[in-house]
Amino acid sequence: MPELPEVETVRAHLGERIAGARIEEMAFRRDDLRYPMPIAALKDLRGATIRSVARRAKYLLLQMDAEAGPPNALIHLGMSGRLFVEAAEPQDFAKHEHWRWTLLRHGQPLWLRYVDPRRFGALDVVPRDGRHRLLDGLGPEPLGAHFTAAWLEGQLRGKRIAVKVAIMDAAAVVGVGNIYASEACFRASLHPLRPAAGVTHAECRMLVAAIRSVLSDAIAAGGSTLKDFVGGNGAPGYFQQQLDVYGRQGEPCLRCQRAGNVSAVERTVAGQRATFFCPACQT
DNA sequence: ATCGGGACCTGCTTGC
DNA sequence: TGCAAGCAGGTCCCGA
Repeated sequence: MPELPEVETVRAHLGERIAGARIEEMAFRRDDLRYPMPIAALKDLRGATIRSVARRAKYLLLQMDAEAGPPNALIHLGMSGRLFVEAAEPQDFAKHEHWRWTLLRHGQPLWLRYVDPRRFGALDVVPRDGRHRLLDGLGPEPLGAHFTAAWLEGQLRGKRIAVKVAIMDAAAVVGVGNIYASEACFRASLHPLRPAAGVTHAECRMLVAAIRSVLSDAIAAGGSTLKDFVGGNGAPGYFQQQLDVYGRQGEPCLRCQRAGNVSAVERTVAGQRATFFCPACQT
């Protein structure tokens, strides 16, 4: 479900709703998601105040504010995770609701609920120094200043894998998921199956610009909907109708159409993932 | 070092 | 209508 624009949308909504809230209580329905959850360490966060909600790659970081310097909390939504903030006390646990926190903000109680059918998500604590095995080794943020054509070129060098697979490697750049990898290749007019090492510097410039634009457009639109995605405030996103190639196999290529040509989007597989492209204008 | 594949898990859609 | 197969937005880990 969530690609980086969705996670960023959740981060923003979550920040508005829970920044400044104190963690009062935590309830867990199980002790693991993708990884074991450190229940005792998490429960030690009770009494801490959530200063802000940050994001690194697709990890949400709940940054705590307390004199004792408690660890921060790390949340990953995996493929199907959703967070809900509610001002009315929820009753029964929903299906696949794995944990629930009770917060207190401005004297008002709030409930933060995590629902994740596939349980590919995560909840963990991160020490104050920020060191965490899931965060170490991550490449630059796609919208940050360190993600440049020169950097990307260095990352692609010597690699025989498809360029679309290469830009999904978090060591090269974080946050480019399966949907936006296809979309970025389309915007850069780059065939997704091109060997990474053969991508020129000029093409790297195009690709960096394409990754930045496709992600920032999606964030501006509030994140893709794709079936059941719901942002942190419960409002659906609506970027899905802006996808140029993802899920559009057999349909006209919009760029070729604008140029007065006729070509249909094709579907293939790269790195075991569905991949969409126009065979006419992506080379 | 790089790679391809398998793994984790449930739900929905598709096809027989 | 029922059932099995196939597919899904992520990412870690293994063996070659």
